[in-house]
Amino acid sequence: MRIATWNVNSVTARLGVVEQWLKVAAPDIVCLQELKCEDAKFPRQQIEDLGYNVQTHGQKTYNGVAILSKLPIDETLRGLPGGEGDEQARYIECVIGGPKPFRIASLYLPNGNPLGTEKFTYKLDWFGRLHAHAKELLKLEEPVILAGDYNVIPRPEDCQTPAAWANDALYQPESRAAWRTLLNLGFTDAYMALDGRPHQYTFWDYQAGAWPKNNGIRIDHMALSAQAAERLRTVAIDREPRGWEKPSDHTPLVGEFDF
DNA sequence: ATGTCCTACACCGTAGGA
Repeated sequence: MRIATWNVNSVTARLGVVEQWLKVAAPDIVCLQELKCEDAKFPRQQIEDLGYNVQTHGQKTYNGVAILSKLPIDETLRGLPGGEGDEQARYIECVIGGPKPFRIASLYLPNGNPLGTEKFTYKLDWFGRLHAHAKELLKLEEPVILAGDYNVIPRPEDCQTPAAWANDALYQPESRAAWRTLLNLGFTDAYMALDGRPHQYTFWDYQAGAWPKNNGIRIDHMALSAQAAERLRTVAIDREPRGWEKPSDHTPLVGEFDF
């Protein structure tokens, strides 16, 4: 089973690119982030026509996450628990049915810039809520995949020029520690488990020729419970759609699982 | 670290987020 995560930077602006990629890459499950549209405006019919069940958690203009699945979706949770009054649509979790059921979340962690503002504390608070929820999920002793745009550069070698990121929320010690805390709870970084090479990126800024210069960062991740990690067979960053016309600034991360 | 892109709202430009 091929499982992908992809921040599409507006699903309506990106529809053609998304449809094309679904056709050529043929993933079974896709976690999308940054839909930038309300649920009623999600291009549901077009995605269903490609053979996917669709669950969305959207909002106008900002954020928005979805899970597409060729297998039946048995349960859906919208919103990360513990955020009373938090209106930002950044988390959706589904139980995927079939002979070997598993649980998967599509998450869009806050960017956190600029430093020294409530945006950065919101990022760390959101991470704290994710830790608490992830702990609960581990108690189920199920295969769990937490996939998405974490907005964290884990290592210096996950970017081209660490010094350029020194004052960025994506590379702060607190952000990187929060990512490690998630892993230390008992999750495996899928990319690090099977690859781990330096300078393999999932995001390149639209500006300043970042893509042609390969000035990217690795910020899209899959965190796997032990029961999911033991079924992971391959992991790959698919750079292809980043080079297409009107691309997202992110490219998909794809894991092959024995589900 | 800025050679951009996307959305909304309102008026065919600008602000705000990334």
